Amino acid sequence: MEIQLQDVSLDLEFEKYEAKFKALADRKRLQILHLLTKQKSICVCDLSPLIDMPQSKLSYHLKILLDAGLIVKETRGTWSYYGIDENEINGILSDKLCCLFKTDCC
Amino acid sequence: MEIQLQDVSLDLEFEKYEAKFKALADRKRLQILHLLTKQKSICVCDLSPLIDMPQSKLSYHLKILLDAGLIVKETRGTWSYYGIDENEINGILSDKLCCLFKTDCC
DNA sequence: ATTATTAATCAAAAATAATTGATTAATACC
DNA sequence: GGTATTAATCAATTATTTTTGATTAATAAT
Repeated sequence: MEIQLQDVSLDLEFEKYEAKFKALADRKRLQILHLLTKQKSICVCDLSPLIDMPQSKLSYHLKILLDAGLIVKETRGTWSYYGIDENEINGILSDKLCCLFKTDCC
Repeated sequence: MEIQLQDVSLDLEFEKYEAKFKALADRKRLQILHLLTKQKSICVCDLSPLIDMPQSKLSYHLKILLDAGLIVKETRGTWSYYGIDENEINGILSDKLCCLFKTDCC
């Protein structure tokens, strides 16, 4: 009984991290994260030319990162500004990935 | 020129981590990793019933983890024994994931 | 020797995810 | 008010991954 309950909550953990790793499992999204580490926040219209990606595609990938809780969004007027969720990233990634995907490194 | 070269090597980094995160982006594979943390090594035939997965499917998932460099394999006779690649896992995952996917925790 | 077990691989089908271009709704600008 | 810009969403297509059951090659056990 105890074991069963523990298994269920473990499964929920695996499900949770599956979603987060899935969001990280794309070179374009990793590039987006890397760019976001370099500024506090940036809007879609400025990010789009930076990574050479059409707006609809970029919005799609940003939504995946947002739904996974890896980035945060703030809307001001028609603009949406995105930035890294530092706590979340630090809770998942090794310090050795500092320069690539974390803020205040390098 | 410098910037261009740097961009190319960054792209290679993203590509590398894409593969690793892709391997982690599956709840079954996370479950496999978790089980592997609990013993030094285990063969496919013993792992299969533990996670209730047919052999061919398990081999498929183990190959993905192996190709990503997250686990290691040692063949003895007809048996293949798999175990966690600690260095690799430590280089990617936060210490906060210790109890789930790392050895010698909890 | 013969039979059984182990584990990798294969090919086909099913399920998921990514891309594309268009549309929409909201806000900004003149 | 009218036009332009911003970014999310949609539907259709394309691409990728996963599942399944069967086959194969190697070794083990009798």
